[in-house]
Amino acid sequence: MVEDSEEIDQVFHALSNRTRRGMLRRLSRQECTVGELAAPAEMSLAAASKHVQVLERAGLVNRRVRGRQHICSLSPKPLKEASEWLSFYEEFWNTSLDRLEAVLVADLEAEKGDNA
Amino acid sequence: MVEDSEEIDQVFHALSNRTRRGMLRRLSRQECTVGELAAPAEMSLAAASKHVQVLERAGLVNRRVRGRQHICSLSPKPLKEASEWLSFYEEFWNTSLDRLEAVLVADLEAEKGDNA
DNA sequence: ATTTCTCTCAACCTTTCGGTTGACAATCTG
DNA sequence: CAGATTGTCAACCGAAAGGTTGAGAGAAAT
Repeated sequence: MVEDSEEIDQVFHALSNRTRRGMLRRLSRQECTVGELAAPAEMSLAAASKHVQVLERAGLVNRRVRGRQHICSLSPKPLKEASEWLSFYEEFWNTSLDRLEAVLVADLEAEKGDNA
Repeated sequence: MVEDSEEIDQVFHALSNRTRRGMLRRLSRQECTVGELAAPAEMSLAAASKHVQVLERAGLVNRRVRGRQHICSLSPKPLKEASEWLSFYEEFWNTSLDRLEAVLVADLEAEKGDNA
């Protein structure tokens, strides 16, 4: 099973922000400098820099410094781990969805019965 | 593609906390009351109740009230959506991992060259 | 050498998070 | 009925998130 610890906390937290998800999407196409990642986001460079740091701490981004620019690249391994964590629940959204929905429908029916 | 909006913000945010992930795991085995979900977590009932609310707002948990107890059940659909969001990056952790590692190794080699 | 460009850092601010306590509503139990 | 159980809500607290600005380090361009 996937380890359920602080590491995955940071990954899910990093993914819980739209700006950061956008950065990852961008990095999936090509390596980018911090400035390039900041451009589409309507915020200061300093704010974008912080977002990059969050991604970096979560292990989702590597950085290498070339001259004055910091070049970021996608580091997808933690995404794989997050995906593996989620895969535990695959059986539930595949099979139990029907069962759960059946329960909910039954409840609604029961309520209707109560009201009548 | 999976919609990249506030909805998924809430799902990833809900998943970014260990206590809440534990609750989901528990709910994957059986339905639980709020009190049952609170028991293993070392915190007040009120705190656990808040966690359940976060899970509920993210669409991960349904609740039905029976008498004084609130019975929670897993609602796995948002997990499926999160998984689908992640699956976009599958190609990167499958194939590009090698390429990215090659780049990093090349960088390290270059640094060694600089130092010598 | 000076200026410009890229980026980080520190300080600060406001909002949210995660927890507590106390009060209360509602429900079972005796 | 009185009393215990189950859970929420509101108020509060400290810490963390997410943003700003201003200063400055470091590399590049002129």
